[in-house]
Amino acid sequence: MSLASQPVGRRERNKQQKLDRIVAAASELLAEHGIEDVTTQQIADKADIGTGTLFLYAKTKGELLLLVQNAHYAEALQQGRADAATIPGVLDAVLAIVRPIVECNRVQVDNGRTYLREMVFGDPEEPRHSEALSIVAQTEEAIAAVLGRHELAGAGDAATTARIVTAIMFLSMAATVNAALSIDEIVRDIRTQVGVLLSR
Amino acid sequence: MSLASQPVGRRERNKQQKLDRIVAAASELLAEHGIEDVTTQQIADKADIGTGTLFLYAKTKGELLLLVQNAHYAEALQQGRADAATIPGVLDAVLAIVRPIVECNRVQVDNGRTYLREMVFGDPEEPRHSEALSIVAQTEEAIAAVLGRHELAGAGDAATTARIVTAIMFLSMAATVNAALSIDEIVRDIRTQVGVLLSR
DNA sequence: AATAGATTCTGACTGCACTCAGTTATGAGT
DNA sequence: ACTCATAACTGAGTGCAGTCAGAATCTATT
Repeated sequence: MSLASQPVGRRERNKQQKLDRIVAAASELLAEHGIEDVTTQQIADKADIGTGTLFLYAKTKGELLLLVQNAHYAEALQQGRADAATIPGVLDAVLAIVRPIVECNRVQVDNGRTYLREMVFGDPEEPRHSEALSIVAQTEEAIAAVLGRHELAGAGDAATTARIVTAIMFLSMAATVNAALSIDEIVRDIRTQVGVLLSR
Repeated sequence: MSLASQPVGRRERNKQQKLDRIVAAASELLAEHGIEDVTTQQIADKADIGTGTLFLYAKTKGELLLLVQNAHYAEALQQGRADAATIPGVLDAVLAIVRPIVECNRVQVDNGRTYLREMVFGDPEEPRHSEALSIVAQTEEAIAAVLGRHELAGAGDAATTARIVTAIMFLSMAATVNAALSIDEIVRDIRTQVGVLLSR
């Protein structure tokens, strides 16, 4: 039952512990105050590490947000995939994938929007970032799968259509103009657009 | 021939002159070095005004970029509208509008991407910002007009379709992943997506 | 158990966007 | 001409993300 290699030295364990403390501290503070109102200093203090150390684990403040949110996003995708499977209509099925993501994104509006910003404009070389992009890719695959299931007659590439859906979703969630909208309003906004996209 | 009101006091003139100097200084420095490598201090110095004064004319560094780029963007739209009028195919006509915008946006990649970022995530209350959003709205109208001209049989809302086109355009230009792509590659990427969107 | 080499940690420091209390210019009223 | 109120300007100051030279800690080797 034991894993292949026990030789996990003190070094590795310390590193893991620190990372855990950072995630815990960041999670708590970000949820409580929102990214705008939390300083990296506060997070470092709460995680009980030096200022500089924090930046060994997350290259920028934005990466810190990815570190915390990626898991939630992945979970939302999981949920949506399951929901979509039980729904007959294409549009409704696609929106079943969309909704949990919007909900997840809107738990704290500032954090959600900043997360999206980081995704598009951040450095894809950073591991947390590429992880985020991979979840987007999975989202597109899930949507493409739903589209494929419904066999849109000679529809263009399902993958491309899925990509367009994520683009729509992205901008609806990210735009400052939509910052004050409720989850339902955002979903409705997305629905209108995806409805047109899929109408044929 | 004279305008209605001459009473343009020294105050107004001074203000206008300063704004002009700011635009000139910012234009030059941003074009030369890119927004990442220019400090607001440099711009203030070059415009020969105090540090604080700069922020009376542009609330943030990002606003400064909008201030400079909006005119170029508007010009690109103008160009595209003209081009589109002479083109028969829908897809090609829409892309005729897209191309000059992409070209304009890519004169300096960093500046272009930051401009887009500012548009989506900036404060829409600021005048330069709402001006930018208005140009986007005009872009969507132009695209909708092209779509209308071609009478897509029972196509969903032309305005909504236009909005989707701008979303596609936006993300293709903004994504860090696409930062290294050439203008032609970006346009091709957009074409693929818009092609699927309009296929029916 | 001693030494050396590598890795990880740290907080004082830097650079920069943005602020604000104090100053100066403008114009209206007398 | 001389107030006075208001608008516009200014640069020293503030806060914060991110850096880096040196300290501390770990592991391998003998």
